[in-house]
Amino acid sequence: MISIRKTEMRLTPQRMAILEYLHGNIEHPSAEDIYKNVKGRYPSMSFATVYNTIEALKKNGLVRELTIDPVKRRYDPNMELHHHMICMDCNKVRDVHIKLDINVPVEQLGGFYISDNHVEFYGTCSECREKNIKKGE
Amino acid sequence: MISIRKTEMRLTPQRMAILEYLHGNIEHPSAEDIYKNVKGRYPSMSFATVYNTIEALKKNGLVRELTIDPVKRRYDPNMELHHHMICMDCNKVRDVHIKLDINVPVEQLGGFYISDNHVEFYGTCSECREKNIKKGE
DNA sequence: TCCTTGACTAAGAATGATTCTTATGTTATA
DNA sequence: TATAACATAAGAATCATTCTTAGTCAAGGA
Repeated sequence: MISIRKTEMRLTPQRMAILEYLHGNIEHPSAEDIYKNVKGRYPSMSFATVYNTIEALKKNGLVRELTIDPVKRRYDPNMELHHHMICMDCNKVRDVHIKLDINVPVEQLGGFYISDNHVEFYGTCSECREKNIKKGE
Repeated sequence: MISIRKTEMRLTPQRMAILEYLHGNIEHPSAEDIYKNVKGRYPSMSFATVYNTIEALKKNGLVRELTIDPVKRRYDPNMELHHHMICMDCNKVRDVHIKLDINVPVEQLGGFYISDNHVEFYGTCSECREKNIKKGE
């Protein structure tokens, strides 16, 4: 079982700025997104600090690393169990807040113990569907 | 399974070697894995050709690109709808061959049209579970 | 207070996967 | 045969991420 460890982070201005940007953010920002945004308020901010901070946040269970994008990592401050709908036209990622109890037959498990699941739904978002209809596609 | 027949791809020796390596491969190899293996038989093989070939295979629906690994892309010749169990201890990825009809409530969809899904199950594989028991964890 | 320790920041170098460029070769077909 | 379209391959370029190193800062003990 997961036990939360008492690794108290120091709350530096840089970290606060990053946390503030991430808080409630549903855009699944990349390291670059974070950097660019926080750089505005903290011109001395460097990529190294972004990565260091993310690493610290991950360790403390405050941020989830997503592997949706093959090009760059994306981060999600929403630690609640949730899933993603990915539009195959515009690549936008949207959260799906439902708890899914997915049953896997024992013969498929082969002794594997499942503790968590994450579903990627692929398809087309409403905006792209409208666009496609207009284009007569 | 991989059948190149109906595609309009040119079947060069290099491509055949890559296809042969991928055929039935359940290891989810990376570009480097492919390169290293095929290099043995085709010393002139280059990374560029590996990537070009993968790109062509993807376009023709013969290979699926996986985003499981944040460090490098992995490829899967199995195009049947399937899912993955990822061991959080040893990072091994195992296929789960079941069709899952996952129902998403309309209010969560927001007009999104779902055509496909892919589930990542996280947990511990049987080997790692045994190891952990021995370590008294 | 001063010193020590350890955590944090930041700049730039290093790494490494992927893509691009360019030159050359090969196949298909008009 | 000529030409266009497609393939290969070497190395350069790109770009996200990690590493290195040096400097800063805070807390605690003597």
